[in-house]
Amino acid sequence: MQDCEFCAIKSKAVETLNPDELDILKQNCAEVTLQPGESIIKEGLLSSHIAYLKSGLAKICKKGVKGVDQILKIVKPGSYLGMQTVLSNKLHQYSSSAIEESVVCYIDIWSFKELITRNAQFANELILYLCRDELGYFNRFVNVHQKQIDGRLADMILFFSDEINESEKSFRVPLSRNDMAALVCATRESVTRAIKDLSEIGTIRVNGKHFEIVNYDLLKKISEKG
Amino acid sequence: MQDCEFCAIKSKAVETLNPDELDILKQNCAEVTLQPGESIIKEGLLSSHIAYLKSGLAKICKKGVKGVDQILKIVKPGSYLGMQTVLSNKLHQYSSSAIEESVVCYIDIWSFKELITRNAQFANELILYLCRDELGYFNRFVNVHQKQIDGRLADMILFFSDEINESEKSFRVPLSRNDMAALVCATRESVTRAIKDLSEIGTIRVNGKHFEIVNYDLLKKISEKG
DNA sequence: ATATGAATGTGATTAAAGTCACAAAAATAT
DNA sequence: ATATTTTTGTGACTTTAATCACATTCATAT
Repeated sequence: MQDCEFCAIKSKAVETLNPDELDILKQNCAEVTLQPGESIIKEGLLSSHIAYLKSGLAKICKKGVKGVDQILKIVKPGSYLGMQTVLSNKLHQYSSSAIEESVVCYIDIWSFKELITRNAQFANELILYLCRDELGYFNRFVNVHQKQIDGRLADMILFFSDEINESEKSFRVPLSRNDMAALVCATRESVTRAIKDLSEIGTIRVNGKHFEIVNYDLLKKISEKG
Repeated sequence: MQDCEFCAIKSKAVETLNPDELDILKQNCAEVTLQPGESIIKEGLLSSHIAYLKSGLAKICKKGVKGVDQILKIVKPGSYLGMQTVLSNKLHQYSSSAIEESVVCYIDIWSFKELITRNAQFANELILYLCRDELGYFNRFVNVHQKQIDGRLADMILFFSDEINESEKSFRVPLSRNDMAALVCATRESVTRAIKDLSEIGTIRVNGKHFEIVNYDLLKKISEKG
């Protein structure tokens, strides 16, 4: 059992809870530590819990018609996993798994629903969360379609630098080339070639999973013009 | 001023409102009739209202890097427009316009927020709405990337038949070829050719904007296998 | 250290869809 | 009814990225 009141990365929603409500959360919340590759939620299975990523990094995947998994998003601490599914659907509509050692809190779906109906501020924060999340997907949707591979890969690299590594210019991308491909909607081979492209024109330096941004402005330009 | 209490297509959220709350809604809600092509909300402008589509049909568009508009979704009556933006962002992140004569209710954003914080059931229904909406985009996201044009066009045709025209086999798609292209993420020319393909193998019969599904099963198969 | 299997890089080839240019048809205005 | 503009269809060609086949590197287990 967790002490959600003093959670290091309390969500805005949880901050609205009063002591009684916090108690409901505490009683129905289980913290788990996951290794890279371990599954958080599984597409197609009955959903019973919402997951909250406390630390680490995870991916959200969805099966496509060809059976190939597509990565919808890389999620960082402070994100809810399985919320959309649990609340409006019986079965998980996407999978999620850790891509780095992660700590996840599983919250019982009924307790979660209880908190929503009890506390309008809590609900309100979830609404804001969902809205922002959806707008993010809108952006991703148009970007992925209008940019070609180099631009999409530039996006990925900028994302890992700006969003995941506090704008560090040198960082590790904890994804295989296959996963990178699933993330930028391409094939493994195309990703390899795009990495080579970006390296050759001097925007990045790459060694395995280790990326270094050499020319940020150029990378940004490639990302923007597609 | 509208009588939202007796709205012909009251949303589930509005159904949770008590008389006082309904009154807030009534007082802050304006009904407008729009002609095809008329704008409902505009990307980049300050958002002050949420729109609720009471009748007709609208499209949701978003500008991409190439300046080309992409159609995120075709929305039918009972949908909220601009909700994600208004609640979490100052500026509209997407545009919406009528593609058929439509009736839209504009609800003042502050009244809307007031209802959310007053009535947890109202908030709860909005959460469910947002979740379903987002899951729809997840589907769209993977489909659009894994299917090729014929499959995506089949999807579009099935959508207009099943979702918009109560499974009628013969119907009008109120979109130009250009809009169809923006919807299925392709070019006008490719759409023309895909329509020709599907016609030649006998799945559909097309005359201008008028579509007829001749072989539903085959069309479904093309949609499924991509 | 060696063997095994997975992940990655690379070149050749193919396929899908975009681009361009123009003709035909349809819609709209005069 | 005619002119003008917009939309749509079509063929030739190009571009992008996928596919395939294989080599290489890397990680892990024995």
